[in-house]
Amino acid sequence: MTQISSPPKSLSVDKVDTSYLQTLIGYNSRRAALAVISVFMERMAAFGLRPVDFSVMSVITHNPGVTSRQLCSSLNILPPNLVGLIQSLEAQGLLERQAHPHDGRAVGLHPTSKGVTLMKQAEATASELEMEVGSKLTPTQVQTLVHLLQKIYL
Amino acid sequence: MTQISSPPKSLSVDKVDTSYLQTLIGYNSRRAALAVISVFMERMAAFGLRPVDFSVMSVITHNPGVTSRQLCSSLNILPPNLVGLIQSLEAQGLLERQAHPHDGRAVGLHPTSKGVTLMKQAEATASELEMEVGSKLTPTQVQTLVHLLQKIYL
DNA sequence: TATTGTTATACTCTATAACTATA
DNA sequence: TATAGTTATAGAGTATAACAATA
Repeated sequence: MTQISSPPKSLSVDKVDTSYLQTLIGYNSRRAALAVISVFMERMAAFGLRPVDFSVMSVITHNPGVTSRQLCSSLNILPPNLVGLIQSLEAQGLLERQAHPHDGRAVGLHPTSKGVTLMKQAEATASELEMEVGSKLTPTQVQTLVHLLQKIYL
Repeated sequence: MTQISSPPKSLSVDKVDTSYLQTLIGYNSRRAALAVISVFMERMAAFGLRPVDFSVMSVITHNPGVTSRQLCSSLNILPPNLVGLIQSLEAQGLLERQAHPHDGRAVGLHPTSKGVTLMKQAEATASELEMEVGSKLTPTQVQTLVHLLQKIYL
């Protein structure tokens, strides 16, 4: 370990100033995402779902027959990282893989009735959390926030 | 591998609908953060800084004498994960560790002149990027977005 | 030749337990 | 007893290269 120089040539910091970082959209959106998602994780643990599991199952439920490649594109997941995830959800009986109607390479992903039931509850829970988070804001502000965020990444 | 059932009982999906996920603040803020930060990473690579290095050096530069513990609290980093980071920045000659004026356990972190110079350029680059990202929004919208995000996580 | 799904693997990030030196 | 800094390590997340089957 490097030796600490001495004597001290400055005073201590009482309150840390992060005002510069707080001007950055990337910093603020990351901090907000982490704050919301940490609570989201706690709630979804009751369903055995991580955030990425929730996203994948949500897209499959709303888009029966969607392919792995389409999931990767829409959720920004790399194909190799989706494989184990799909296998796990299939093993849990939440989705089924079916032959794609007109592409022998692809596989259509379909929610099972168990998956549909679970996601109905999970999405209801997510929407509840959304209202809690949104309670820090007015309904209009929530709408504005979502709209502005989408202008950034879409 | 599980056998794929047949025959297919559904059509293929042409356009993936992610409208439900897009109602969630957590989902949108995460996607926005990833989009902005990926560009941020490219720009900061020129300075040899990852996002977390930038954040740490920025706080140290604006708060000379700040302790590791204070850094951890303000940036939501776990102490064990900060150790190697600080050592690396010190090895690069960007910061110095000095005895804390009135706490023998703590160490004050100070930017070197090299660190100050680097951060001046890095923050200028970050602010340039901020304007580019912000060009998708009006200046008022950027201000609104930042304000709303802070209401979520602060 | 290009694309889908897959395997193997490496790398980074994040988290937990436990230790020391000092308050 | 509590806190700052540290060590070791485990786990999760993310990334690239390469392959077989199909378009």
